Amino acid sequence: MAYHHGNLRQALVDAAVTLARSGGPDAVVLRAATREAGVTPNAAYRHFADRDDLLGAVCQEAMEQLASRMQASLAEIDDDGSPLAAWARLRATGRAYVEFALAEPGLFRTAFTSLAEAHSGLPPGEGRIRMQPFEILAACLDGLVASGGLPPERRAMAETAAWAAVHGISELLLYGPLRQLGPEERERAIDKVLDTVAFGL
Amino acid sequence: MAYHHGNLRQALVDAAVTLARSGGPDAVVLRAATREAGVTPNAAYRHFADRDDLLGAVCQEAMEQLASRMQASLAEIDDDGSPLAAWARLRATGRAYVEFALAEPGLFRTAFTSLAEAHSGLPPGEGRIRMQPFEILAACLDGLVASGGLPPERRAMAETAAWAAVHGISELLLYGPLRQLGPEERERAIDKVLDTVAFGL
DNA sequence: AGCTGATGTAGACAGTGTCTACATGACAAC
DNA sequence: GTTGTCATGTAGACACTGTCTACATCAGCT
Repeated sequence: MAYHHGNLRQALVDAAVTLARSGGPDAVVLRAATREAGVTPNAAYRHFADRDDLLGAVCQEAMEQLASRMQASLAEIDDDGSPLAAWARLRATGRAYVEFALAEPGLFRTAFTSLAEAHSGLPPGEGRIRMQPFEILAACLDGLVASGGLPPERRAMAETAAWAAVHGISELLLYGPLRQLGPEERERAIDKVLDTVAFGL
Repeated sequence: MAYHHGNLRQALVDAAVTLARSGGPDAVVLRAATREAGVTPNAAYRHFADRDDLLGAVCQEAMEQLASRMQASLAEIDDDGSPLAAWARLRATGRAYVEFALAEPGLFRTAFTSLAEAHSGLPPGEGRIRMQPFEILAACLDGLVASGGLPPERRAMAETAAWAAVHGISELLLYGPLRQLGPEERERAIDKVLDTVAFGL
């Protein structure tokens, strides 16, 4: 257990996630991760093709954490099949999305850093990072239609519009002109976005 | 004119913008810019505090290009003061925003890379990059209210919701799950977002 | 007991941002 | 017109990064 780490890959991912949490994608530097794991820089190359590959693993992890938050917030709302509950569920996922972005800006940014596929050679769609948040959202919208809360003819592309709104407000609050809003204004901004989506869908 | 470049600062910004166009913020490397300008790396430090400062200039430039596209698209619609015209104007700015993002992904990403202020020491709001797109959008919404197309009580935070939507769809199309959409589906996605905003505001 | 393959190490290289010290030259003052 | 001053650019160095090639170590099968 001296020479062989035992579970280096996971240790590296953990270290890289910590780096990403407090500094975004640019902060995930390969050598720092290996240092944290108490190992030589090159050891990382036994588990990752290159730094982008490591970053991809962090990206994956970040996406999963986001999905997990969304699902947790969903679990707090009992689904009685009514349209109101369905709307509440949709709204809850949206809120959870934005709140994750605000609570973990570094991970959030890292989750959407997937430039590393243009030259991955894979058939596009395979081996790729799963967008679980997207699937959760789609399920909510399906539930909304099933509950009668949304006419089926409005279902098409609804996840696109909904996700665009929550993703956009997250980004704007983090890096855009809404950066310096106070907590209460921030809250109103989020509500306005969620209202607009609910009203506009 | 041999030793003194004459207009090095602008030359560096131009080179940096070119780098950002084809590679995003990470591609704007100080030494590459000075190489392009035919000058020593350290010469850059006579005009910029550090690399982040140079990146800030690129960011500014990108934001201005975006604003200019929005305004150009606005100029194509004659404003007769009617609600319809006002809605068309709002929609045009939104389209222009997304189209700029798709046409210039590197610059678009760079425009929203403003981490360099947490420790700038300036009074927050001063010396900062102007968010002209935000102002253009706000003006459109004011025009919408003035034309009677939007009840004044819905005006509050409207630019937040509208911008969040267009920003979000841009980002999703570039880096999110909508990355591999074909041109026609992409078009429908954009329309859906714009419809949702128009309907939801 | 020994081979083999997975895992980690050693050392090197090019490239980066940035520091300190020095060179150059445009321009104003005498 | 000489001279001094200051903005501008250069020279060289340093620490740090990602990544390459070659070598060391160990686990487990034969």
